[in-house]
Amino acid sequence: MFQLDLRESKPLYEQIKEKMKELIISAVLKPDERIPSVRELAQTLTINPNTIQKAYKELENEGFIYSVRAKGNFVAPLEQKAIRPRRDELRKELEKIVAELSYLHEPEEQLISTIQAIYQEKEGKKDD
Amino acid sequence: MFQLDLRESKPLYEQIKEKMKELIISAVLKPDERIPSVRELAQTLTINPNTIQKAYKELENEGFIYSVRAKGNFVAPLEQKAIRPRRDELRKELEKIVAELSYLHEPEEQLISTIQAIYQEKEGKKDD
DNA sequence: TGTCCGTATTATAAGTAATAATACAGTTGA
DNA sequence: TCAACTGTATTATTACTTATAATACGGACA
Repeated sequence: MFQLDLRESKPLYEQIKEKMKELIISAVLKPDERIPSVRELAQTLTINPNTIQKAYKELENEGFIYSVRAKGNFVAPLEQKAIRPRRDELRKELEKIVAELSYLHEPEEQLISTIQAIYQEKEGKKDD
Repeated sequence: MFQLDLRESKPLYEQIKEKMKELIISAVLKPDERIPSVRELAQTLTINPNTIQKAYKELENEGFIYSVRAKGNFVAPLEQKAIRPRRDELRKELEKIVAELSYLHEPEEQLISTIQAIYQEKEGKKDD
């Protein structure tokens, strides 16, 4: 499914969260699709189950997955997410990054075409 | 100069780094301008000098400031910065954020006009 | 020469991250 | 029915990070 970087300074559970988010956002994992169980993923990545549990719990709090007792964890459909606050958060982050990029003389056109490319790719995978 | 949020989970030295970066990026602090000394800022913010020192040291490593023994810390001119790797880093972050925003159905036009606004504001303060 | 600067070191306390070992309860299929 | 799988919870331990504290050294400069 993905690999972790043990040399990375970022906590393992954060890395797991990130990778899982990427798979959900990029629609590799579809809504209501089952993701690996806590124990299963722990074994695959050869890390402790509690670390997976922590990552999954936070992903659930953030609305990316939901868990069903004795069945597993599943990708949350978009409607279930608390979209508003997360979007506000992301906009702020975006503004910071763009401010720094402009400070570093990154051309404005470059950023715009990056955005257009990402949105265009999205067009190809409309299943949500 | 700025204030810290002690309730915030983010480490104090990270908060200091962020705020200082913002001031540099927004050109409130100009190249070669002196910033508060380690002890002075520590007193202002009523935190430990070592915490400021850590923040300043990292800012120096990232090329935002330079320090001169017995004189103080100063805003680094852009030329001194290792621009390339930092820009690559920022582009990657930007892509992640835009991907998530598009997943959350943020309109593409919204993002583009945000970028345009930031670059336009930059035009007003051309002193670098 | 006293005062302010950056820098360095060592110690301590509190919080976080990761592992480990268990335990409980619900689901499911053989 | 029950074994095997799920999520969930708890407690303990270790290592690392964060923040504070108390000093100390050496350069700059009025």
